[in-house]
Amino acid sequence: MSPPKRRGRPPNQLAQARILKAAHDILTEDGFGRLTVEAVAARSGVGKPTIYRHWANASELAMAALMSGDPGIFAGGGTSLRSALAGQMRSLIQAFATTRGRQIAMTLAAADPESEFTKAFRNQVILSSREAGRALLLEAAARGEITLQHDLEVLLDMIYGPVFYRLLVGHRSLDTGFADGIVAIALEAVAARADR
Amino acid sequence: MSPPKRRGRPPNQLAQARILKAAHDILTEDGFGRLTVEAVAARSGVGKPTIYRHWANASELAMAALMSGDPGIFAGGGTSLRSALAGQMRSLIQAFATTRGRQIAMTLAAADPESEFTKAFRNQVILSSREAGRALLLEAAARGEITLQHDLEVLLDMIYGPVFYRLLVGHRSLDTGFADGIVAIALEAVAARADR
Amino acid sequence: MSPPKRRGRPPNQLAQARILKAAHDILTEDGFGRLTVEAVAARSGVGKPTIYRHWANASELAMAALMSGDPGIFAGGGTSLRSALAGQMRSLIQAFATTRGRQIAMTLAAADPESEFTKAFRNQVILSSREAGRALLLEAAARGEITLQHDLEVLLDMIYGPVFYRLLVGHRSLDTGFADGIVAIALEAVAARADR
Amino acid sequence: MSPPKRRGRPPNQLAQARILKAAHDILTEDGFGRLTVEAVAARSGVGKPTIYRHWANASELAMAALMSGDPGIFAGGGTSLRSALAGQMRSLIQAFATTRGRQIAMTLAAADPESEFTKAFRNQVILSSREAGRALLLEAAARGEITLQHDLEVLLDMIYGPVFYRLLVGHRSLDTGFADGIVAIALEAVAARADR
DNA sequence: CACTAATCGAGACGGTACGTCTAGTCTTTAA
DNA sequence: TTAAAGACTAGACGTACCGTCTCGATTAGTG
Repeated sequence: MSPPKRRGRPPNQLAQARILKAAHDILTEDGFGRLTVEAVAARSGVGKPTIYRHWANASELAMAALMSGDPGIFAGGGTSLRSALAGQMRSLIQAFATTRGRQIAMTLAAADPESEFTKAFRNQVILSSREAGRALLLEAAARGEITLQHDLEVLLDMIYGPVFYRLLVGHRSLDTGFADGIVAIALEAVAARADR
Repeated sequence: MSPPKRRGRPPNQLAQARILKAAHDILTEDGFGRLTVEAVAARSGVGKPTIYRHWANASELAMAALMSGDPGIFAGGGTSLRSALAGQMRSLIQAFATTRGRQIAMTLAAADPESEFTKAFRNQVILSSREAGRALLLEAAARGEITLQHDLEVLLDMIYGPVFYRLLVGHRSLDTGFADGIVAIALEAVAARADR
Repeated sequence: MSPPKRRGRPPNQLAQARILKAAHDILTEDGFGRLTVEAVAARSGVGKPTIYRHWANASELAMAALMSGDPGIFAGGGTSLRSALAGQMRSLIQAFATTRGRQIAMTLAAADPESEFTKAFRNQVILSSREAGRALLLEAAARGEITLQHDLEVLLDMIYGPVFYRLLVGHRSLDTGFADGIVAIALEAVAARADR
Repeated sequence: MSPPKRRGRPPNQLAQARILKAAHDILTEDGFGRLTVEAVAARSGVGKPTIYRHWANASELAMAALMSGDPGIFAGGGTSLRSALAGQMRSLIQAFATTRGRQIAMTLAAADPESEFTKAFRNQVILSSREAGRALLLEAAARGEITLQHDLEVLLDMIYGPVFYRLLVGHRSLDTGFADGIVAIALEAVAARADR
């Protein structure tokens, strides 16, 4: 395909990078509440309309900033389902047991749940781990290691939901023992007899 | 002890009721984003300082409004653990599968997590169901119906966390089947052989 | 006990004295702009309704405070009209060439010009010197020292008006030379030949 | 001179005009006490920050409104000093013997006396007449009509001070006779023998 | 090479809401 | 009985951002 070759001055890629950098810095230094379009414009040296040309509001900008430095799906390397799942859960919890974890929750709560941008954010930041877990379970079932006798969607929510529950509610800490505890209970539900 | 008998004019209980009423109405009609102190003052016919005398900001006011009409702990009537827990989960999900549920999640995410007010809100609105579930499980264990072989805190988070997970992330709906699915999987973890 | 702790109904005078003391202190320490009923109530330990029972607003309170510590009419001792008038003008200017002078001007400008309280304030604080000057001039005319060939009211305004003019406008300073200059010019208008 | 050519969106001249118009209308209709930034914003259809971008507070806004419709210096046409000065004084008194006169006094009293804005207001609204009078006197002295034997600054204050004195204190009315009386007495001080 | 279209920075605009302060009124309790 | 303490309705204060809009400057293509 031929590039469209638009007439005017092309968008400045550097400007977007500076915007995301500034947004990210503000998030880590001052928190979600200080992430205003005004502050990002001032810090990045970019005009406000330039920001609004790419993101509709501060929430989308926050999501973009949180996505920009995101390693993505956490692959849990391991031979058995237990070790793979436990590895993934530990990575996940380690990644979220920081200020960034709570910022993600706040951003998600503040965002318009119907927006396309929000959906992309959910899929990449929140649900990617859940999808990776689904893959692990399906592979284990395929090689006969487990039997999926219950609703898989519910099971996935019971594995990954508690992480965000503790993040949002804050009644108990996110730590390695929590990761292992979830895996242990979850495996009960897939009749992983051989693993007991 | 004699009542404290404070010196000046006592707080007007009616004013507080009107404030909470107005806040509740705005929440249900316009949503969390429209719940501003200004709007509540205008709607309730109360001065802004009167609101600030009782609540530090709009978040606390939202929490107070959400708590004010709250039925509290959801008792799950039933003879067996399964029926009791399933009853409670159905009630819980029914109560949260509305606009109010998402508002609770948004409010919690926006609130200062260290504030005393936030902690009270968490205990009354979020964790009361979890505590009720803990009671159900401990009673069932006491009468020998189940064996608590795993970490009870983790198990409770796996039962109640998924509700808020779906509420916050919105990837799947909150319905009766979800309630039953959670109970079914949770009971696997307490070795409820007799119930199978 | 050093503070005389009265039993029963406290004396009315004490409360008023405390109010005026507090108002005066606020005027000298923080200026006219900070003299609010709220601040006086807080500082004097008196309830706001008690203040409103005696003064209609902060302006009246300011006037009362400014009158309370007022030495009143400035008598200009001296044998001749020139020396008597010059003595009075020097005293007047010395009394007003302070922060208090400007506060009096501000208070007068802010007050309701029709109020009875304002009229009393004008008579006691502003016009008393003018009346003293009138007496000096009439006495000098009676003993043949001068001839009042022009409108006495206008002449009096030309003697005392400039003081408040400089006070309000602030374009030049209030000093001894100013007092003497006014007297010198004023005496031209009364044909004080013998004094030239 | 090259115009500076500033970068951003230029200030909306129309908005400033509307602000001053609204401020002026409020001053004449409701008085100085009702001239709040809030009311001006509501009446002019302009945002509050736009007002604060140009004026620091309601006092400055009042001064700007009073200056905006100001005819400026009152030239007293006439062949002799007496007729010229009497003409100017009559114009001056006519201009100030209205509600606007008292508003000017109140505004000046309420304003920060050190502010640059206040100084400009004083020079344009209060002292311009005094400067015009100084010019008249110096011209008359130059053509030998009078002899300036006393301090000119004091004399000017004795001519223009009484106007503001009566305005502020309100003990007597501002009228034509007052203007003439001031001129008559003032001319005594400049040895205007030929004019007697 | 001039023209032209698009984007950039800057920043003022009309607004909304903030949280604070003060006004003046009203209601209890204490002296 | 009166004054204190203090909560009330009311509303202006000055600030922070919002999201929109107009500018002049900059930067490519296109003609």
